[in-house]
Amino acid sequence: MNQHPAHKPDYEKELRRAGVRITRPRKIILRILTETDDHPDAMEIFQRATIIDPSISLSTVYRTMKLLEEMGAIHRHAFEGGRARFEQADGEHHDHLIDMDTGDVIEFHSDRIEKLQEEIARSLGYDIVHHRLELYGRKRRKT
Amino acid sequence: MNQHPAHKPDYEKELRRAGVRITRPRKIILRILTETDDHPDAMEIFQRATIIDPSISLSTVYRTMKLLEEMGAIHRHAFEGGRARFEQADGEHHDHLIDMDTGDVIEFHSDRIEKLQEEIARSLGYDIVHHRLELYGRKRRKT
DNA sequence: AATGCAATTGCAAATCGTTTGCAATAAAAA
DNA sequence: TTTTTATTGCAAACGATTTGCAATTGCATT
Ligand SMILES: [Mn+2]
Ligand SMILES: [Mn+2]
Ligand SMILES: [Zn+2]
Ligand SMILES: [Zn+2]
Repeated sequence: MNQHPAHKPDYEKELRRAGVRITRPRKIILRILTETDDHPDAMEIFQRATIIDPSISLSTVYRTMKLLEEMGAIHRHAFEGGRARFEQADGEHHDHLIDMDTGDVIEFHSDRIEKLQEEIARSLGYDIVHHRLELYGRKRRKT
Repeated sequence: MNQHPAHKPDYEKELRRAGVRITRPRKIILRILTETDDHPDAMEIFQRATIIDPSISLSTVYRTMKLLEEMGAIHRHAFEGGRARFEQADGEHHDHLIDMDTGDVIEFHSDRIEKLQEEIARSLGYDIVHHRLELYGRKRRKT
């Protein structure tokens, strides 16, 4: 379903290597994360997981997200409104355009913007560790 | 202390015009907002207000911030970590560089980035309503 | 396969920032 | 001044996330 032939990260291997146990909940959550193309929040992940195994708890979802984030396997986004949303950290860096009507998240990338950010930070005497660029908009009205 | 000779907005007048009562707490909060140059959070505003009038409550600070935000008098920022931070909405649009070590917020503006954002949104079929660009970085180590 | 034990879990309770219901208070209209 | 009504302070509620803890489970060991 995904056109990118890219890296299919083997998280279970990574986890093992980090000395972390491969448990049933973790397996399920990882599968959900690798199979989705969107940016689900913890509750969404929890609900999808519940379908597979109704005994999973929301706490475990949160704990697993934190674990994966610390391992660098996922990114956490704090878009406007409520909950944090997550996505796999494989693939290229990109920023997000959020459709204010539907909540859809569209990914984009601009080398020129990235460059300009670097220049600005440098001119202010800083090194960028990370950044956040979010565009909030609506579908153009066809007049 | 501020080099900008710019607009000194008369919020009390604006509030009156909007049919809102000029109360003691509101006066104090407005004064704090116009006198500061940084991006304080509600608790910070509350503490500064408490010095002037110890009877002010945190709820009132929150309520006033919401009111001012809805009037377009202030901007609310959700930088990383904890609380929302606020600033007057007068002055030109700008984005922020956050010093990860000190928490300092440095303002900057790039016409070129703003333009590029527009182009990107347009090419995706969207109109931007607003956006958020935050750089998180550290002071460059002088090697 | 059975054992032992530390890592992980589910649950409930706690936490944090923010919001809200309500009775008391204070703007501003009369 | 009196009346009207918005605003306040307080405590309790809120939603997202985290945590303590006893029970369970992965998995290294026999
Ligand atoms: Mn993304
Ligand atoms: Mn600012
Ligand atoms: Zn970027
Ligand atoms: Zn901008």
